[in-house]
Amino acid sequence: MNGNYELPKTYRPADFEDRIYQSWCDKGYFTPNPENRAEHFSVVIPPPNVTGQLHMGHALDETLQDILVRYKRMQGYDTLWVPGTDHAGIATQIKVEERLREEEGLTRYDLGREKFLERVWQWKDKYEARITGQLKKLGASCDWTRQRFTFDEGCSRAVREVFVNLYEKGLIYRGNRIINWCPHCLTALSDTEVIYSEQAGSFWHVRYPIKGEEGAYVEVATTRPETMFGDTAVAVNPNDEKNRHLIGKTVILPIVNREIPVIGDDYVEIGFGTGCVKITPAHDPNDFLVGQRHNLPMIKVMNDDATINRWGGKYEGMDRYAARRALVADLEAEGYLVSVEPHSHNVGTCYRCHTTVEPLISDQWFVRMEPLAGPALRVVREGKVRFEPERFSKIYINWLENVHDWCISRQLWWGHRIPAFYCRDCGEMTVSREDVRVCPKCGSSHVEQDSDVLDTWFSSALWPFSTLGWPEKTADLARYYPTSVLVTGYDIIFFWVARMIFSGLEQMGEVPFHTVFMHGLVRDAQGRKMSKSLGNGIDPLEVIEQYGADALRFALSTGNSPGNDMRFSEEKMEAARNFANKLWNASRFVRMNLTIAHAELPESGRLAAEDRWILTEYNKTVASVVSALDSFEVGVALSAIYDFVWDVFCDWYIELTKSRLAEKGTEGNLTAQNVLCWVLTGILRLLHPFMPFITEEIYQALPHDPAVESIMIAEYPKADAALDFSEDALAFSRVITAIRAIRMRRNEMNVQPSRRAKVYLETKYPASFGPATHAFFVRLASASGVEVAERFSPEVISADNAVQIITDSAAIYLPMADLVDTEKERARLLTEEKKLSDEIERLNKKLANEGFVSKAPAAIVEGERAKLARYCENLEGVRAALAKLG
RNA sequence: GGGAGCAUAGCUCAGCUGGGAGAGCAUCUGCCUUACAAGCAGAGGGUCAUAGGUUCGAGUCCUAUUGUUCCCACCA
Repeated sequence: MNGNYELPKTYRPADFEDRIYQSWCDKGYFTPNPENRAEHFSVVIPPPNVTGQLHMGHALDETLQDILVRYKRMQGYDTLWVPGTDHAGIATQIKVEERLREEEGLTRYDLGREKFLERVWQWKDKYEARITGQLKKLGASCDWTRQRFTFDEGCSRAVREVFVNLYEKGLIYRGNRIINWCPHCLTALSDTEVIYSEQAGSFWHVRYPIKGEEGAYVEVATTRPETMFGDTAVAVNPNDEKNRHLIGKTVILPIVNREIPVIGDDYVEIGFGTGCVKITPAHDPNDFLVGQRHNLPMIKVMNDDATINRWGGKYEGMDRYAARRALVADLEAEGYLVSVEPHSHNVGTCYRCHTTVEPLISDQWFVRMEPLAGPALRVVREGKVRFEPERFSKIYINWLENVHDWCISRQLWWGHRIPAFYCRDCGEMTVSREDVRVCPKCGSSHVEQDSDVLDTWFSSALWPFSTLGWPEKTADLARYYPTSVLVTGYDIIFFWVARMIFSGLEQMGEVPFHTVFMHGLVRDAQGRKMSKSLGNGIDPLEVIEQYGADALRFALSTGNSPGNDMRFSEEKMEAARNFANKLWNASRFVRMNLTIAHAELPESGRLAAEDRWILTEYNKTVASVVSALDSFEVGVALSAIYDFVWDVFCDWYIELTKSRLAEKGTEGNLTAQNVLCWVLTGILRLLHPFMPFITEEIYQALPHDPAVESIMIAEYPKADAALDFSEDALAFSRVITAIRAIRMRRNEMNVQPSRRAKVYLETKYPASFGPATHAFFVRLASASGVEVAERFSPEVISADNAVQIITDSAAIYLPMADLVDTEKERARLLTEEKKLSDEIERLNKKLANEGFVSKAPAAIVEGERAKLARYCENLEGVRAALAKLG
């Protein structure tokens, strides 16, 4: 099928999108050709979580990637886009547990680790397939032969290798530290996994009696009274005049009646509150540090589910909040409570279940960040990794400069098991690339693997090289690493981008990508974040069904600039679909007028003025699209194409070709066919990365080189000096201007299109208005005929030809005296005169300004001079017209 | 407490390295002109948040202010 079929009358994307995607797959276009020796362009997909299906944010992310990938592929780069999904440890486990509870009333413990994991794998298979299907619907040109999963065998090997590497270098350690504990998910969380939200709370002021001093006490304040059970000191600043006498004394914890010392530590801010701070080393990161400095006991007062343990005495077994209420009531009853102030403060919550996290001391695995952060900062500062837009590098730098060690162990089942093995007999711990069955120290076979798994982001951090086969030295790795661009949302700079950068540097010795192209969030029409709880999420699949994947891609990539959030609305979809429809119909028109078997650009001597004009405009568009895409200005590139297609090609050029197309069998007809088809094919190539389906479908219906059987493998247009006929284009633009001016005047005067009128065109550029252009006035400006002269005699421009139009290059007269309202006309001309003389005055002043003439670039000054000359001529014309009115 | 973004036509937003403001939608007028009414031809509408500054020239660069959104942060 080489351009042999007519396009259906209506644009129905559902009729061809799936078929086209399948044909691309069948041809293997997504898999790079091993023979390609060109420079590589590689991208790894930010792997969607297998927790569910794709949302609009994914659709945006993948659309942007596909645009870049298709663009580079068409430019001949050795292009690879690696697809895959993320096992999303905690998120997926929660989903499966919920499902288990709802459908079978079971918990994961009922099933046991092994059986439970089987269920999760089933879930993963199902959702991975669903996500893959969605990516295909969207048109994503991923190489499916290289599809990966963060928990597949290869990625797991990479994870293990990295863990052991880091451990051996001392960059991973195990320790008792304050971590964020989610009492619902029953696991530790990293700092990035805690979301802080402003919540109304209270500030409780409590008296701790001083031992041996009847009636004396210190007053402390807290937002979490129940942590009092774990207080092991009260601290004051040793430089605090008011309080330092307390240091060394002993106070008694009310209710629990435990004695604790008053210590001096400059962590306490002088003048804030009472200057006395209760220290709970096991439940607060700051207190933990104070505790370490002073060797205080660390008393953990809660169980994993946030109920109070035996340290809470009579409150043991109560939930943390119940215990809080009970304790406060008791403190009040016994006179220890001084006051309660309302206090709004930031409360950390679990990013998956939104339960308030509890900072507490726990035995966990950590990555030592300081040695890793240095190089990761350097590559960004030195521009080896560039953020687009640049401002995100500041956010990145700021985070890495203040980063804490990364807690990587999770008390979950779904994830990579930590490769540490413990001997039950001698207690030896072995961290190993291979499973350990026998204790290397004592030879015992009573060896158990650490039951924890790794933070899911530990494996995503390795994605750019684990997907290419690392730790094996694969050909892909040599060919495609470092990758070219990472496309992702600004919301995962810390979670993911930063961790990929330091991991890539540490393991590969090279950055994982050169550019990070950031986009914003997709919001709903009111600007709210799309979310399940609000129910305002829009399913990309539904949108595709209704409007087509091309329209969705268009809506997501137009009018949106890098790094900025965007709103998604029905109106945008309609506008996008309308554009696709426009292109469809224009193509249909071109197609039905073609008799030629293949389109070739005629030699320039055969081209008509309007052909030279459209080629010049096309060439300008190509240049700006390419330059915009090269700087990641996807929206700018697309709007340049949009304008060219709709305003220039459809509204003008197609209309201009109609007279030649009507003259079958003439040379002009053939030229018009060739130029139309050639430019349209150029448009399709330009547009293909953005709207792959419709461009392919139309391409197939048009004559094309059989060797280039798909537009996917066509060459992306390049700006070409041979297409630049600027002089001719300028000349032709005078015709357009004249037609526009006539239409405007006729519209203003409410003249029916059916009333035709002769056009008298007085111009300094008669060559621009040659006989070939007269048909355009007839067809597009309701002219009955055209006469052109440098100067008409007063008889011609008599009272009959009373309607006057002044343009930059011509004075136009229309014989419609009966329609002229002299008073209105005079008013109009006077307004025009005023406008022009104001403009002229402005320009005169500007050009008289020595500073401007000497300092502004010559081209600008020249432009202003030309403008002035034009305005002066126009003013003359307007005055002449006024004079004629009498 | 630090940091960043945004503030341009009624609405949603473009406007890259400074040379006198654009689009889509909406509104108004006239058109079924044989590709497209998901369309065609026109029109109206903006002291580009405010105040200074740099410059021959400022939505565009600098400073401050106001409003707004977001990110980070251990003030009990």
